[in-house]
Amino acid sequence: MACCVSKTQKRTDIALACKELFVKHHHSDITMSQIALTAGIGKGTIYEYFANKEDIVFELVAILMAESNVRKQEKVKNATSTKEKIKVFFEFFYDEESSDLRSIYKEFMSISLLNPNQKIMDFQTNCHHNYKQWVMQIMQEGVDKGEVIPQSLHLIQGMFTFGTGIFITNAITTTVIDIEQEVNNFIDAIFALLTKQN
Amino acid sequence: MACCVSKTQKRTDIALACKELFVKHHHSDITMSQIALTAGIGKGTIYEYFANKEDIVFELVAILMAESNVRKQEKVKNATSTKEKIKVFFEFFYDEESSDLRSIYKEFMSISLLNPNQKIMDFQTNCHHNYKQWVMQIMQEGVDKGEVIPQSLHLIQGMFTFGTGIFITNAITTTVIDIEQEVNNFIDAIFALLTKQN
Amino acid sequence: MACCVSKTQKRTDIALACKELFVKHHHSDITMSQIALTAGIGKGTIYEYFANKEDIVFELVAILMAESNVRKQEKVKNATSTKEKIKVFFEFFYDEESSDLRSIYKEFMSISLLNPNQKIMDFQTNCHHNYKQWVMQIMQEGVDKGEVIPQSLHLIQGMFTFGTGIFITNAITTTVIDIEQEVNNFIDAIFALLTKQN
Amino acid sequence: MACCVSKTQKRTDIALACKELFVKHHHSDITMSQIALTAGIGKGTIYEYFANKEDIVFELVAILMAESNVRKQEKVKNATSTKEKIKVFFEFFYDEESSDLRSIYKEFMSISLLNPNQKIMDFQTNCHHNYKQWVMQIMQEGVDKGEVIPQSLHLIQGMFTFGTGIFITNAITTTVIDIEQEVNNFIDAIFALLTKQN
DNA sequence: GATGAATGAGTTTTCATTCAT
DNA sequence: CATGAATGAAAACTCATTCAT
Repeated sequence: MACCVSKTQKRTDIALACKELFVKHHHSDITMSQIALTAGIGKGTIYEYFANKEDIVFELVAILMAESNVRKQEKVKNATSTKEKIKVFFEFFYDEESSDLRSIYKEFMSISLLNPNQKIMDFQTNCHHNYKQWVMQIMQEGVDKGEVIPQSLHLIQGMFTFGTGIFITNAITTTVIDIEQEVNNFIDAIFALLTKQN
Repeated sequence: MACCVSKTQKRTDIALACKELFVKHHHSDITMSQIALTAGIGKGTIYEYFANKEDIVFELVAILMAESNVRKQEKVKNATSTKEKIKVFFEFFYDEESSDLRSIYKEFMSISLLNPNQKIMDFQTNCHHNYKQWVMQIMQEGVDKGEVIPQSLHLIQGMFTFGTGIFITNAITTTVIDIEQEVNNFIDAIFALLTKQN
Repeated sequence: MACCVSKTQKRTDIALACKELFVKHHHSDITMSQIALTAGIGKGTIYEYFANKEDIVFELVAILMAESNVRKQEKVKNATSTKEKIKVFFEFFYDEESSDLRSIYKEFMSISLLNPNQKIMDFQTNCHHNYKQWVMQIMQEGVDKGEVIPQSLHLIQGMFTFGTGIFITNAITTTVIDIEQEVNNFIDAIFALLTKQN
Repeated sequence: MACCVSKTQKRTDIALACKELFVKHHHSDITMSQIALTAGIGKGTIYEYFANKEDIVFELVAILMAESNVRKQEKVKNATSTKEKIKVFFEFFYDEESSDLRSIYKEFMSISLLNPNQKIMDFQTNCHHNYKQWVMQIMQEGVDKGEVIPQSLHLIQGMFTFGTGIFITNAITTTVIDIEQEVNNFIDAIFALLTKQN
């Protein structure tokens, strides 16, 4: 609140300034000089806000994910059925809006596999956990409303695992997958089982 | 020293000599010098058989996968029920025997994400395809024997996707997953649905 | 250490620091490490100012040639007759003062033949052109003063070609040539023809 | 005369087999492997006949020059006037027939400048000497026949120097020179002076 | 004599990171 | 706080040459 912007804000600003760069290129092909140039700051300044290059990708994923979550939250609120709500959730894997996030998350996955450190693994763990909680809550509401059967809750982990699988398969395979189709089929199939028949 | 072994054999020999190295360390932390030393050959010799470091990981994955497949084939043959056969298949994700392959496949995934080139993507695509065909055949036999319902065939892709997901999640997350448990639950659940009830 | 000197100045400084090195050794026998050591800078710093080793030779030739030209200009001004002026010009091929430039220009020739690129060829072309223009002007003044006949102007290209020839022949031949003698004879012979007889 | 071909013959064969290679590429861009492949022999065999890569260029120049000399000799014999004979001599610098030799001689010059060793310098010295002797003899005959004045003999060295100069200038400069024109003008000019006027 | 697999010294070059200003 | 010039560690990769067969 002093003269200008907070350290956190600047971190965000720098990261966002490089978004395009990381969307378009592999992080291993991007140099700190390019980043400095793109962000319009000195090379040394980057290190005031980030520990290293990977840290920028990290921040970028965090920012875009938070943004995405806000949008998701809104959509979930507007969705009527539990199935619709869940579907909103899996849109990440194919919708245009999440395209940048997907690209950068792919880089983040690469970094995570390449040199998994505590900070990164904790973040990933946390992410998974939060999303799971969120979907859990949605499901619980569905159960409460009698829309889906209670056993649904046990399937949530599996659904995420499935999502991760399809994401990776798509990234490293030439197989052309219509992810939207695939995901929707999957969810429809699941819900066919989860919905109380009477 | 050598005169009679084929180029292919030597490639295999070198790759296998470095297996431990790649199991224990990330490929980015391994230098060509280390590899040469470990394999007991000159640095230049490596380049007679491999295009680059990544190519060694590639070969290693191919070799270990082939070995693994031989074992799998045997086990599948000995398994009695279709479910047992399928389970053999998913043992990759947790059994001690596949531990090295898992480690190296993780490196391979990292390489695949980091710098996906045609050769790698084709290999991955091929792998997926072959395994799918294999499981498909097993399922078909189960269908023919009346053990499982015909719809089972549609679930195979999903099962692989699930496998990939659990593999990656385990790699980049601190969440302690009892993969064996998880996988078996999943398969049991699936087969509960797939088995003809009467 | 440095903050105020321009990029151009630093480039000059580094190049000059390595002058002795390039005078005494063939460029192919000089490593970037030696250069860094000699110039008292880090290996990486070299690449901030030069594209590669050849680029340093290039710069060195340019610097020494410019220096040499300044001296030439002075001498030409002080020379009385057109013949004297022209002789000043050809001193490059033998005088002690130009010894270093000759050595380095020899390296530059070697580089030019080894891997002729546009930048180098353009520089060489430019050099030739400028010197020609210069001598042309001197001759013109001689013509204007009635010292030499107008046809003299047509011989200039030939004189340069001759100079280049003698330079190279001397470089790659064991024949001991008294270049000073040879050049002076040549010029005397030429001027005997060019001078108006009456 | 034993089983097959002599060592000298094989040396010639290998060198000629690579002619195209050295005409089309700079010697620094050609590997011993390529040479072995092109010549259809083993890499080790090359070293039975040549000390190193440069030695092959050396041999090639020697062979092509000898071939060229045979053709020259014939042409000189058929030429009527001394001027015609001399011109035959300078055809090297521009005629299509000598194109390959020119390319390879350029490489040889590059090698000569890059790392002048005794063998190479001796060869160059010898070449120059022989050609000079040859032209000397032609001139002497012209003098004897009263075709040219005796002073002509003093100009021969200069003519060669001029030739070398034009060759190099053409190699390292972008200036488009019509060498044939240039050379013929030069010789015509010289002979205008050398021919007895009466 | 012919071979070509094996070699490893040696060099260029990159780029994340530091730190004096 | 910001900078960007300076750094130098580090690594990949090449290729002429050797030598056992």
